[in-house]
Amino acid sequence: MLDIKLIREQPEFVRERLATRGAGDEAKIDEILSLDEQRRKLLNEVEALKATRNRVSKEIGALMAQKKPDEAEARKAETRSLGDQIAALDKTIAETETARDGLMLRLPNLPHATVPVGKTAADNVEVSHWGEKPRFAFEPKSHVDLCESLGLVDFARGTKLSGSGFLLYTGWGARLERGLIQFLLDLHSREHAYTEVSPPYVVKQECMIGTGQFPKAADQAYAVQEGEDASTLGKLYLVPTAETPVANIHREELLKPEQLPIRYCAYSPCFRAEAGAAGVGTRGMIRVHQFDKVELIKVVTPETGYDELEGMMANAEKVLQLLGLHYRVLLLCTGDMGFTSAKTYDIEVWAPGQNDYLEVSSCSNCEDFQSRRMNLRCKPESGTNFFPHLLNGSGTALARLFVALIETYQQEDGSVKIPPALQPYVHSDRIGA
RNA sequence: GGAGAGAUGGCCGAGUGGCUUAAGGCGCAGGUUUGCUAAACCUGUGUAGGGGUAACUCUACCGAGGGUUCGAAUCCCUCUCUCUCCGCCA
Repeated sequence: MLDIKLIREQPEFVRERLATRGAGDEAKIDEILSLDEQRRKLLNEVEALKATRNRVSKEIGALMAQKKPDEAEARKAETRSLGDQIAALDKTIAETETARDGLMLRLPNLPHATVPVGKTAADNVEVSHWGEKPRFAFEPKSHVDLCESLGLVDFARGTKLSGSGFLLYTGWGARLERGLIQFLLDLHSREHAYTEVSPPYVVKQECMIGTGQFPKAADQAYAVQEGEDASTLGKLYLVPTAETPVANIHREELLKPEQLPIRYCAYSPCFRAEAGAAGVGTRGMIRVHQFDKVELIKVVTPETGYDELEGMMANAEKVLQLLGLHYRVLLLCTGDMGFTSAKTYDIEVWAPGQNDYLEVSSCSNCEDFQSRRMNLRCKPESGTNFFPHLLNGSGTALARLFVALIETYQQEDGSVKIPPALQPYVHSDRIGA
């Protein structure tokens, strides 16, 4: 959520920054300002009435203490109607505030000044790359064929169990998936100094609001219902990413500066309804309703936010370097960035069987956008409280990493080599043949 | 699921309708005293939102939401969460 004071004091700046996203959000600013002004006007009125009521009530108390009940009764009669006026105004103010905040919650974050202005993914800027596309003496197969021939994923039975977009990993495939999760958690917790946490996989609605999935993208979430009790629907949601539970860990807390920076890493499955994406590249493992991911989260001071983002990128890139996978790094343009982010880098890994790059990581600084939504604050040694910066990054998403890995390391005989860094986790240097 | 006890500032903790402008303590900041440290003493110290160039001032907040009242931390109703015990359960 943006700071209402910023919108109030620099509406032109906010409009200009929102416009760079190309989604038309800047059109809502006038309505927000109008509601905000109305709210403040009413607030002035009701507070004056309340001040009067407080003063008179105190006088009545004094009269009672002086044993002057007649005078007290007279004052009571005078102020009897005040309560109704106050109640009516309070109600209008609450409605105005709800309307204002409803609009505010749907406004995306302002892009950082260093983010390139653009409309689509085509306008993203490649800032670096690592390694090279592997060369094959044969025609590389798709991961779908490799999974079937090696028995790594049973696509048909996954669909039988849960519908399309759900995967049943089997045999070496299941072991490889588990090994990758453990490899990633070990790397980030032991080498990169993130505190490992294991969060719940369902969260309350307010957590979804806190990290920005709700209210705007509510149709992308899976809602949970307890048994047949429909009244429980809408309270808990399957996590779309570990970012949601982990970034909310300190929601509504007042942190001490010496607690920062906080760095967490966490594994979770990620559940995404992918509404509106049916039939788009759904074959195989590239776009599914449930996938595994190891997520990185940081809570830091605003001064260090962007240095921490670069550090997080280095941590995520290290994954692909250790696995020997070619990748490129993109700085997302204003039009392609997520709702909550002020600046985002994507890491795309090369998948030879797809002849394309696949997004396996997205690292963002959301600045104070999320901490405002969850009322996460920090109390400095002196001065007023501030909202810390919240960063999140995939370290990394698994299904696509799995794809890139087996497509990159496939051999002519149909087997798949396991890179050395992963061998202790898979307990083998090769799958198949 | 059943029974009982609770929820008060950064923390602990008093407070059963109006001298509460939330006592007192801890912590924190400044000051006095002092060879240094410590201690003692004094002063200050919540959050959010309005108004004001400013000093300052007003309003709200005692788990959440309603209600009674001129006035609610305090009385009434509903809900949430925590703790203890019992039952069920991986």
